[in-house]
Amino acid sequence: MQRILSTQLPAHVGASVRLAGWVHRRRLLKSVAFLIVRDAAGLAQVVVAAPDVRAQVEALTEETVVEVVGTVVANPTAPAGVEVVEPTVRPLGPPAVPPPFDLYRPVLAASLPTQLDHASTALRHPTRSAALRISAAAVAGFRATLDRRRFVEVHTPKVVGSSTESGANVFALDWFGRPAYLAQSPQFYKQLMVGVFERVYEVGPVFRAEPHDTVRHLAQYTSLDVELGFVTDHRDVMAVLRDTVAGMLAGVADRAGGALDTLGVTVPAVPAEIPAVHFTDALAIAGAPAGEPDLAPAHERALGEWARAEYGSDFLFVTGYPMAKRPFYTHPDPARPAYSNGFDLLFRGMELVTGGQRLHRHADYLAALAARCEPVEPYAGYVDAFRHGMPPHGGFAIGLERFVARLIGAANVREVTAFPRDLHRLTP
RNA sequence: GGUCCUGUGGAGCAGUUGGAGUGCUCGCCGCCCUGUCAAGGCGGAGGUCGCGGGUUCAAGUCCCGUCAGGACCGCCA
Repeated sequence: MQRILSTQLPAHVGASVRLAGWVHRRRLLKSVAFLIVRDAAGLAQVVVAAPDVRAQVEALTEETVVEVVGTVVANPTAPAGVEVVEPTVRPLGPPAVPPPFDLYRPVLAASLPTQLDHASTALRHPTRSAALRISAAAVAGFRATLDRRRFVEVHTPKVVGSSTESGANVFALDWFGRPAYLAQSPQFYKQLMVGVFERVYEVGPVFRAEPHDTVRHLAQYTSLDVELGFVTDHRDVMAVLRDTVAGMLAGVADRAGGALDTLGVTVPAVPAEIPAVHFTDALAIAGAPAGEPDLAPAHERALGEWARAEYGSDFLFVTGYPMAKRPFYTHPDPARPAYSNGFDLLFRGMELVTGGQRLHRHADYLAALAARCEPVEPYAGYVDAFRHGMPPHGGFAIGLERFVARLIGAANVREVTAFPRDLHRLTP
């Protein structure tokens, strides 16, 4: 007999079926016992009356893996309108050691550190797994959107010989006796691949050894990177980003509707054109001093509220960040060279994406490094490529965990990360 | 890295100006309950109050140190 999932029960009323999953909860009454079985699709109620089966069920612990064979009946008093009666129950493993929290309650009451310490079981809670399903659906939407636009997915090294962005802290490791680093970004490689495919994207981990102990930082996170050639300037990149974010949200709505329902989340609309403000105007809107080189988190929150009130948008572009605060490969604004053709995308007041137009002439790279008093040698393999013909190009990187956290209203990116890696956490 | 906050049975919390027995909810164990829905009723077990030192007749409570966790900031996706 083929196994079916809990959500398929209504299609099998009157038939004998085989279910398998985890003991979500047992409710033992005098004359009847209920066994709630959880599987990948949801929950199924099994009604136990026979004394010998009841004795078996009484001996099971929550989270034990079981197989149930029984008859499906429609019953309005059952939670899903259907239930399985006259079952045989067969454990598929030894009785499970129950986790230190109750997975069968609507909300997981354990504190975040407790959940993270016991991630393998905490993630089984429907609210936690829903966040991961949404994450997966968002990535599927990301790929689908870019595939339709002739982008090619690439895979670049995560162990590199020199740091990508000057100043940022890197994890050093030993590579057959030579110093090496975990990649902080696929930035250089995705630019080089523009020279091959014109349009590329990558989904992969990046590593930041910066001691930022906050609700929106991880030492390892998933970066959704995009780079495309033959752009006029950063505005072409912003248009692709707009469509990509819309495609990610469409992917979530299409593939993770159940997860959205579980969390009570509705997918926000992406304006056909996301409102954009120049950095200098953004400072004024946020009430920051005019000379500030960057936006503080409090300023970003204020801008998020402003975009909501002024445009009814959850998204806001901030363009023209000062060149001084952007990496050396950033293309300046030809009209105002102190400002860049770089942008951030704020999602509900949090920085979600950084992007921009890049330099594409070899001489510009040499000048940019010289202006920052940086040697060329560490970047030689990267900078040399620009001697061989590179189109005007640009791109962006979306922080996946931030995207999901903002989407579902999670206070901490760790709530939407299966096994977060941060300053203090290296296990599980 | 800076500032502030918190560590009390398995989980989440309360514990007042230092004062007799650390309490509550949930879980766990036992008994009861004809259909539960985070089931319900009765009873029970389980705690070096993070760790070390100090003040005091007396410390969960005050002081110092230390370890762990959290929030904000710096910085970033």
